[in-house]
Amino acid sequence: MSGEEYSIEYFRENGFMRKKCEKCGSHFWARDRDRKTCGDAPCEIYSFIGKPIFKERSLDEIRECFLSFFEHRSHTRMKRYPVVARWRDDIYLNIASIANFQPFVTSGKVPPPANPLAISQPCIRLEDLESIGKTGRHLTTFEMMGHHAFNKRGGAEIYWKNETVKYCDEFLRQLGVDMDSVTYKEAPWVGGGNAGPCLEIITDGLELATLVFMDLKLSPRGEISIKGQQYEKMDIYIVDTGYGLERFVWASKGTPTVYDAIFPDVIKELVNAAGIEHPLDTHPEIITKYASLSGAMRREEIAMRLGISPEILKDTLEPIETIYAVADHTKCLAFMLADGIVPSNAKEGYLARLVLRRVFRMLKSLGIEMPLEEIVLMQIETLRDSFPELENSVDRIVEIVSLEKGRYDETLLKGERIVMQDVKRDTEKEPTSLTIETNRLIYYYDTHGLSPEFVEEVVSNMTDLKTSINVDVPENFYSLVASMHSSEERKDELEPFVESMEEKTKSIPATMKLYYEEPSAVEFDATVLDSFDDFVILDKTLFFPEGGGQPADTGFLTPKDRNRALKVVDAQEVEGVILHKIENGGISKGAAISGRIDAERRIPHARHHSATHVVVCAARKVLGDHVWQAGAQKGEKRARIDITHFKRISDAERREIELLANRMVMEDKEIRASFEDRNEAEQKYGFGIYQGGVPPGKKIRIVRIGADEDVQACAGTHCSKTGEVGPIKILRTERIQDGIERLEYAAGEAAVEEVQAQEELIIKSASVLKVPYEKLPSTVKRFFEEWKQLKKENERLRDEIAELELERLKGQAQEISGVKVITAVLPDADTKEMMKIASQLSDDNFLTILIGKREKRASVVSSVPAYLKDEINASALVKRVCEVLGGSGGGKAEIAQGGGEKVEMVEEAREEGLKFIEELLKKIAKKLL
RNA sequence: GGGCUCGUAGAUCAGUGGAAGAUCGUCGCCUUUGCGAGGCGAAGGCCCUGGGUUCAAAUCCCAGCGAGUCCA
Repeated sequence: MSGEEYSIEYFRENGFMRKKCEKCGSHFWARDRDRKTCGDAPCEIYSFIGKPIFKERSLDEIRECFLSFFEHRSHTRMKRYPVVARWRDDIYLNIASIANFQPFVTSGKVPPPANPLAISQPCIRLEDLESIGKTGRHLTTFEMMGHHAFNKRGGAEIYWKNETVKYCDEFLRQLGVDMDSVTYKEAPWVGGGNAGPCLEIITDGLELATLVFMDLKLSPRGEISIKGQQYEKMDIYIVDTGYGLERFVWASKGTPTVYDAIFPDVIKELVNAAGIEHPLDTHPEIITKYASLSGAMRREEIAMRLGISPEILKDTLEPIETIYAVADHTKCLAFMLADGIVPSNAKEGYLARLVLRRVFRMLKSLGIEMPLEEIVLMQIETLRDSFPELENSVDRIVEIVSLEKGRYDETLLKGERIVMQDVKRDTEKEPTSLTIETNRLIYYYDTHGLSPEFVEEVVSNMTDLKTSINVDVPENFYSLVASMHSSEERKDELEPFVESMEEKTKSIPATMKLYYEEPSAVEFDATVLDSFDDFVILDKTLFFPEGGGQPADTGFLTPKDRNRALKVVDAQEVEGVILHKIENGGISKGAAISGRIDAERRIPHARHHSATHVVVCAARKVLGDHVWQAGAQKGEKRARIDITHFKRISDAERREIELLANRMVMEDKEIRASFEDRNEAEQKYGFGIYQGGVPPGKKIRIVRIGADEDVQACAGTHCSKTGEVGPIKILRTERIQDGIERLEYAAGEAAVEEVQAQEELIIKSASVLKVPYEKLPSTVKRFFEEWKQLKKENERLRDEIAELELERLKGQAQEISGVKVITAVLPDADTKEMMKIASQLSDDNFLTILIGKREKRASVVSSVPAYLKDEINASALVKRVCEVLGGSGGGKAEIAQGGGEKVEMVEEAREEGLKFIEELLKKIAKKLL
């Protein structure tokens, strides 16, 4: 990117000079002609610490300052968006104010809600989790104040670089910043497939804002090369600015860290709870100096500069750094949980759990007993003026946090047992010294969630061991884990169908969707616009294309000049054009056709689709506002939705949801669908409308039930009143992930069928047991208990039989070469029984072969008295006998078992066994002689 | 969305193809004035469910259900 991009009128007119940083070599613009460096860390130290850049202001004051500044310059003030990026499928968390307008506004598909606009957007970034608290400037949660202008090439320009820089300069001046200390550093920006020139606004070592001029997009044929990738100019060019609210507050207070500036009260509470003193009170000069240098050099270097040992510096800083991190993370949790994230082992829920567990660990290391939920509530308390909505969620937040604490404790307890057990077992093998290898640590972490530090702690607590144990923790442990995971990642799969169809549908006008205009129509006339492969495109259609979990309609198309109907087996929408997949034959272009959809399918689809909205609405009423649809599928016979919830849905809750849903049906509420302006709909109904995903387009179809009890963006076909849905029967709940529950239900006739099927099960079961159905539970229980009793009784009887058989068999013994041998066929004996008999006989020094003969299978057991087991192998005996029976066997030398299917051969098998014994004994006798 | 673990007695877990085990807890008896503790003994298992492989499956394979954990 050339320097030309930064040759901005405002700079030239106001005496700015373009200079090159002596230290890092980057270019920057400044008023100060003598300036040698770009002003950014690490080229410069934080010179504002202890010397604020302008008059002290709070978060609320700066935010208001910013928003009203831009309001006065004809920007529209916007409300904040949620921190969970529900409208995006590429990111979980809102990472920047511009993220609110991606992808549809930035790509030009949807006009911006206002233009230009200003917003202060709470953002969450977890990339630098490790740095939080340590660097003094990193935050997981921060507000990005941004003013944005969306310009279209060829149209009237809202504004571009010149005004953006001018506004920035004026804003800083208004705050009272010394304008000679400000530098505008050139820093080309790249991110998320876009790029553009960018200026970083720096003063006193601190970057306060970033002005991005986004006008490039990734393109293989592009002519502009940045960092090895090709870009081209976009039709849309966007002013994307980010002013760090917290940084401004920090700069206005000059505290050692940004944390001290933005949540002093929470820090004070935590310092007290930990029973320590803030090092700022005990060692003010060290802390202040450390803070001003910390952006520019490493900790060891600073320790040298300050003339103290790195260890002492570390010991002084560590507790307060942990407290800073707790303060930061609890604010993060307040936003995450209030905006509806449910902790989970997957997706955005995992991020919440990650943060939760970090804080639990930190609180433990600080020895703070205060429950985490109290600290989160403290944060909400301090945020209430600017974000009153957080307070609506306190009950749920308290419940979630304490539930998570329980789960975490459980994991650690289990982990401790696993590690101790492994160590104990291994020390038995290696009594002198033991090393817990890196592989094992990775296993503990990956599979059981145990950090290496935790493993070390557990091991060091095992004081009763004589073995010295070494835990081999590599420096780069976490990156090792990360690299292990990245290697197994799969590549993104394309959507080949859409890809290949896009070319063909490009020149065809969008299909008129008759199913919206006439929801209950079954037949229609239309003209064929195109036909290729198995696909037919019409000017208008009643066929609903697959989408939003609703399957496509099927039916027939009949050309007017022919009688033969063509079967439609599928319908898909590509960029507004609906493709009908035909099974038998084709139609020529321009033909007039009449179409007919399969109403037997469509009606239950509509019922189940409307039922889905009703059930989600009922679930939200019963479980809470955090309930969010995480997927859905509708069918003819049943439908399912996945919803976020932090614990299992109880039977009582399931019944309650079912009842409320059916009440909504009985109240016969109206279901209205209409196309509304996207931005208006978002403002009017909130982001809850995106339960089922985010549709593209300027206008979106909004489906509302009753007095807006449920409002969703939805493209599906619906009933016109809830009464048409018919009965709703919830069939089951299933936990598909931690934090995500699946509800399966049937609606309309399908619900009646389900109820009847369940009834049938009960009736059949009751008639088998010959009891009235209300006695089923107690009767089944009784039968099960009796069955267990009988099984035990059976076992006892077998013992007795074995005892009786013992004496009888002893009588049949024959002596071969001085060894007492018993070979016998026992009718109806099973292996278990014979094992008992055989083992007792061999205890009494009998050599045995027992063959149990049953209807379809003969089983064989052989036992050898202990004194003979080195000479004769029971396993070999069994094998020989079983061969005759057409099977095989094996076991131990003293006792073995086997079997075969040739039941008629039992006598031959016994004789073969006897012969084998005789041979063996003869050999042994010879050997002994 | 993907990876890795785990489901056995009331609890915690061994057993990884050849007869279902240990520890704690429970119950009974003995010891003790009583409690605590100890000694002896006993009860307690659809080895998560359903298929498959095998002469033989708690064990191996497949599917399902339930749980844990890491990553995007």
